[in-house]
Amino acid sequence: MGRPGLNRTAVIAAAADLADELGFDAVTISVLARHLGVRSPTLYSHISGATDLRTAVTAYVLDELADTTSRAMAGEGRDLLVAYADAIRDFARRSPGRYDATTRQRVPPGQARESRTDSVGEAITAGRRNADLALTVVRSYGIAETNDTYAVRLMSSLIHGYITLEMAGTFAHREPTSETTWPAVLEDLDRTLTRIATAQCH
Amino acid sequence: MGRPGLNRTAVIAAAADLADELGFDAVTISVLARHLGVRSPTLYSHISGATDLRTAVTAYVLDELADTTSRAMAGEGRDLLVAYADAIRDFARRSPGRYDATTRQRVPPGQARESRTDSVGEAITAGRRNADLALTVVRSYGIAETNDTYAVRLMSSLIHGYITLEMAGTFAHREPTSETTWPAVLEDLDRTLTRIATAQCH
DNA sequence: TAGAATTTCCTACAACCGTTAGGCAACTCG
DNA sequence: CGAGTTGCCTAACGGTTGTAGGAAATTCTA
Repeated sequence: MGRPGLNRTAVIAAAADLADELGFDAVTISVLARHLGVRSPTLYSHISGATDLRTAVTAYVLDELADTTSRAMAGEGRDLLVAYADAIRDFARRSPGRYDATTRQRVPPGQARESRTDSVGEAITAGRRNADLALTVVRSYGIAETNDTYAVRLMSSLIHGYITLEMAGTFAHREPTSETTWPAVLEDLDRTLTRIATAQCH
Repeated sequence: MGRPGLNRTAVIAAAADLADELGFDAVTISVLARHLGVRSPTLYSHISGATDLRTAVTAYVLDELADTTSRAMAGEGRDLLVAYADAIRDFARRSPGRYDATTRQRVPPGQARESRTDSVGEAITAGRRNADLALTVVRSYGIAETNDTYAVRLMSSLIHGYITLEMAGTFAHREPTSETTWPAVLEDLDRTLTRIATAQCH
């Protein structure tokens, strides 16, 4: 079935690795091609362009993140929250370029269904996987359907915001360490989620 | 004193406007030059390169944000928190490219003092201005110095995280509206800040 | 085993962006 | 009015994206 060589998945995986090495923005087609030992035009057999490459990396990494996170998730309530949040933060610290890929992606609101690449659809699907994991955490607190979307947004905003600012170096120049404030953040988040769960049933 | 024309501030202000129109990543030197009616090399009289331009825009926008936010800040405790958070969110919604500029900037940890452009120093100073505003909000809750850094990180993470995810369209595809969950987030944040303030003095 | 089909990869090329070098023109001040 | 200063220009180079078309390698088939 033709000559063997690179395939789309290998290209995208290499791009994800390169993002961790050089930063997501530095992942260009030419750099990636050099890194793979081929010429730039070769990559156009596997990806349709630079934006497709970035979107595909996002989808690929979102799937990796969902895999990692779901593997780490265990327990209920506070234990589950800590396991979930730590898994995401560890992922971001271990693979900053990959984590950047998950956030540096914008889905235009009026995105027509025909003008969507396959990669965009894959990224949306993978994003939903991660959202479902967040929902699992919230549900384990006993939060009902009425409030679960709100609780997911609150939790995701806090976790994502903290990790983003931490990675940007915002917390690096002042005591206490980011390492010590992180558990406290999760503790307060646990309190808030508990409150939401108890406030609804009265 | 020579021939009048563009100056550095005008170039950077135009770049900030362009970021709102086309997105921060689309602000290139050539596009900016076309937008200003000059040729690309002309801009090198006012900026030292592409990275300097981006950093300068970040510093410029961080100052604008601090101006806007401090103008909107009024009251104490919960009122002040809402005024503060709403001001930042309104800024981000009104000027998404500018808000992106505030976040898309990374300060390398081991940044030597000599290898720093003026723009980097200005960005750091402007960033501190915004951090001081956050500190003002936290202080108005009566939170002591022992916990103020922690409280600032919690508050900033939640606000920044929510705005980022909202702007990325994450909250757009599900009920309830992001408009309705936002006040609830601030309410829970108010509760948490109040708890931190009361828990410290016993 | 020979040939066909398929797929990969290449060279060549055009367009655009960032950047530097060097020169012309306009404005201000003495 | 002349000198100095400053802003903007053209020219040119290297690097990146993207397209077109062709050569080579591998697998399937006769």
